[in-house]
Amino acid sequence: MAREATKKRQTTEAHDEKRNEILRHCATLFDRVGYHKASMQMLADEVGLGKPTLYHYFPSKNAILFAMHDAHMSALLAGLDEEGGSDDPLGRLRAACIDILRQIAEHPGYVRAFMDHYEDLEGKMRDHIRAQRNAYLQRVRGIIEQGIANGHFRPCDPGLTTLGFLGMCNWAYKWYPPLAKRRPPEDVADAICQPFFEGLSLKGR
Amino acid sequence: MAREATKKRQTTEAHDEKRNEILRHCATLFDRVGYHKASMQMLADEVGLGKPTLYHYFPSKNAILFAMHDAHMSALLAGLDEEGGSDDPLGRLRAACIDILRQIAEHPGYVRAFMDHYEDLEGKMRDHIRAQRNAYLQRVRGIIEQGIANGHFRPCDPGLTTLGFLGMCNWAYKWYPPLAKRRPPEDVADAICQPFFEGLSLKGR
DNA sequence: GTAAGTCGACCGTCTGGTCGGTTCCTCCTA
DNA sequence: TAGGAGGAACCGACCAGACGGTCGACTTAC
Repeated sequence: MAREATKKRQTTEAHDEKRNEILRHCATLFDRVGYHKASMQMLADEVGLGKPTLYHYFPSKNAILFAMHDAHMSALLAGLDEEGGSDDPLGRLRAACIDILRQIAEHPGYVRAFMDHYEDLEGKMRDHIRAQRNAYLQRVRGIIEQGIANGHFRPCDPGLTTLGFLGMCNWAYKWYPPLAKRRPPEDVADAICQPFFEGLSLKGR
Repeated sequence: MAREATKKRQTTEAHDEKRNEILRHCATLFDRVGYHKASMQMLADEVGLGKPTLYHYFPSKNAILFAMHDAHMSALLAGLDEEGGSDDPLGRLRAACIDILRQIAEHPGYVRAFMDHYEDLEGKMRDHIRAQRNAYLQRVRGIIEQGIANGHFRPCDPGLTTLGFLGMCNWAYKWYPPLAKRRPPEDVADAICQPFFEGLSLKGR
């Protein structure tokens, strides 16, 4: 019984690992030619599998897209958790920005799919991602609200400020990848956020 | 001879006007269902024309996409020209942000096509837009550099700061359209840029 | 033995784009 | 001013090709 469960889990794990490997390959192709121009045949060739085998791991092209969205959002949400306890809102914002930048540097394909093809997600997959997106947005907004309440931040419209901040970070997917070898996420995060943080902060004034 | 030229121009103008009208319709469809999911037949139906007639005005689907890109970039570049003489860099940045936001409010379809489908542009069209993009980027960067040189702005990395600023503004295409009826561009621009400008500025410290 | 992994060949659909032809408008000429 | 030349606007019907996805069968590996 126990052995059976173990074995079952092992095979499932192997399966999941293979799925991730496939995902990585697909991401590079998406990144190279774009989601819509990448056909299932091209994807299969890229991974080194037959097309039906690819369908054995993912039920549809859209499911591949979804898996990338999910991986990206889960990583960001997990990053937020790590500093959950801190009461330094500026530090948490900085950490969030670094997380996004690192995600862009390490998985440019996932991120590009995430940014440009959310609308291509179908049905429940889209609902699921929307929920994650909203949760993320609300948590970042919470950090800013907390900062204002704390007296760390100057009063401002928390909703729009959140959107502005995330725009600044997310937009980096358009220009950061070719730079990523030379400049680490921390470095870039500090540079692009400097004026923003400076203006947001009430300390040292 | 003169009459001929006039007439020629008139028909060409009518032609251009029709093209713009078509573009507007296409933009609403792109905005509703996305560029790739909008077929030429759907586009033609939306405009109220037969498919071959649509091809009479635009040689390809890609050319429609290009026309939108071009319209958007030309509008932004023209906006930059308007305040070209000013030596108030903060005001010019604010104006640029307002321009972007207004463009999003008035032509959400163009902007979405521009943001998400630059990579779908083919050959020379892409080259043309890339050149416009770069010109725009350099000019915004120029404003920031001027501000630093002037002593209006605190020293910072002008390249990355430009990217951060434009990210903040451009990202608004993802959230601003449904808000645009309630909140005018000026209003929103001030709200999202407030911390950034505050931190960038050296005055009043 | 059986279940996961693998795939060559196949299919229905849909899409961008074309063809051949008609209608309509404008201007030129007699 | 009648008539006609010519080009712009317009479209129903069509096509070649590509694409997402499926079928049925073979091969491992436990």
